[in-house]
Amino acid sequence: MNSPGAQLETPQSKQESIHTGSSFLNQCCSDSDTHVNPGSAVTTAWTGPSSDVALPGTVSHPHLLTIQPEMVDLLNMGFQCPSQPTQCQLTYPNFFLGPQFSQYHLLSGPAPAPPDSSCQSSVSASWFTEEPILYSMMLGDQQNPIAVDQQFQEEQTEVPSHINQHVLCNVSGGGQAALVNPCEPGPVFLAVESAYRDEGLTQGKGVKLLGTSSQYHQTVYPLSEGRDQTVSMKHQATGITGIRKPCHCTRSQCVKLYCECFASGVMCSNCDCSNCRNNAEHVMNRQEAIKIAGGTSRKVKGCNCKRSGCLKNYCECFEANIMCTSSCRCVGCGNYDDSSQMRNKEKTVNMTDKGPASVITPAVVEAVCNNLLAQAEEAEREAPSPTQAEHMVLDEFGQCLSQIVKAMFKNNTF
DNA sequence: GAGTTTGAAACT
DNA sequence: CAGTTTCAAACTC
Repeated sequence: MNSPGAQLETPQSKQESIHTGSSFLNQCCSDSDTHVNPGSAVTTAWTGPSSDVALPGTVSHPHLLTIQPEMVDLLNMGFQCPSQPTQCQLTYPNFFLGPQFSQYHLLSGPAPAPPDSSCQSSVSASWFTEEPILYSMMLGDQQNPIAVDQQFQEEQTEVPSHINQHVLCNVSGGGQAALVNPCEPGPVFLAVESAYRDEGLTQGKGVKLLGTSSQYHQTVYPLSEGRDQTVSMKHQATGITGIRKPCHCTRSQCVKLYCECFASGVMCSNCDCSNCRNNAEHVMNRQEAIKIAGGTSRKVKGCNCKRSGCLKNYCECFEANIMCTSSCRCVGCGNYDDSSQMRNKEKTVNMTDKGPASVITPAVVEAVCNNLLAQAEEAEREAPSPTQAEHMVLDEFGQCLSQIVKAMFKNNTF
C-alpha cells in the first residue's frame, strides 16, 4: 500500500542544497520571473538567488540570464546568449524537472552561428525527447582553462584545441560538463569528474543534489579553497555539479535500461563495465539500442517495492528523496508523511530549528512544486476538461497544504 | 571483496 | 496482462 495524498518532505539534506536544486526551486517556485508553460520550447525564465544567498557549498549567482522565447532557436534547439552570459538555463520541451527520474542529457549539435549573432550555444534534445534538459552556463575561469581530456559528443572525435574555454556549461546532475565559448558554435563535452579534478576541485560538504537518481553521486564539488572564495561578479567560476557514478554492467553491454548510464541517456565514461557499447566507438549499436529503448524509457510511474518498505535506496522514490505517491504500487510503504520522522532518521536528518520555516523549507516547497507539476502532467493526460484538470491540481495543492499544516503541528511550530 | 537482497527491466 | 527471468545496484557481513 502506498500512502495517500501529496508527497511532502523535509529532509534537511535537501535544505542543504545546492546549485541544481535551488536552481530548480527558483525555476518553479520562486516569485521571481518564473514562467511555467508546459509544452513550450523554453519555459525557464528566472532571476535566481540574490547574491547574498549563499547555501552551503554553493556560490551565489548574482548574474543570471533570463532566457526569453525569442532567444531560442527552435530549429537547432539552441539559444542566443549575450556575449558575456553568466548563467543560462533552458528546460525543454516541457517544464518538468522531477527529482525522481530526471534524465539530463546534453547532446551537442554544432549549430551554425546565425549571421546576425555573435554568440550561440546549441543544445539538442536528449534521446528521451520528452525528458527535460537543464542547461546551465556559468562563467568559467578564463585564466585557468579547464583541461579537456574527454568529450562525449557523438559526432566529434576530437576536442577543438582552439576553443576558448571560458564558459562552463554544466548539465546538472548529468556528470557531463560542456565547455562553451559563447562565440563558438557548439559546446565541447568532457567528464565533469576529470574537469573538476583538473580544475583542482575538492569534494564538497556532502551537499545533496536534487534531481539525482542512483545515476549520480549526491555530492557536489565546489571549487577548491581560494577559488570560490574569490568569486566575483566578473569572475564566476562555480563548479557545483553532479558526478555521474560509473556503471558496472557486465552483460547488458550498457545498451539496455539496466545500465544507468544508458538509461540516463549518457555515454559511459570511466565506468567499470564490460563489453560496453554505450560509447562513441559503438555509435551505431547505441543508436539502435536507443531506438529500441526509446519507447520504453524510464518514466515517472512510481515504485513497486515489496520488501524494502520504501525506506531503502532500493526504492526509487526514497532514493530520490521524495515520498511515494498514489502512482506507486508499493507494499508496506513507510515512505510517506507519517513516516517522515523515520525517513529523517534514516537520512540522519536532525531538524532542530523551530518555527514555520523549519517546516516550509526549500525542500518542502520543491516537493510541492514537483507534486503540482506531476499532477498537472497527469491532469493534462487524463482530465476530460481543462476545468477538471485545474481541479486535480488544486486538490493536490490542498493536500500539500494540509500536510504542511499537519507537519507544523507535529513539530510544535505554533 | 564476496555473497545476498532488492526491484526494475526484459522476456515469455 | 501476469508471471518469470535477468540484471545491476544496494546492502550485509
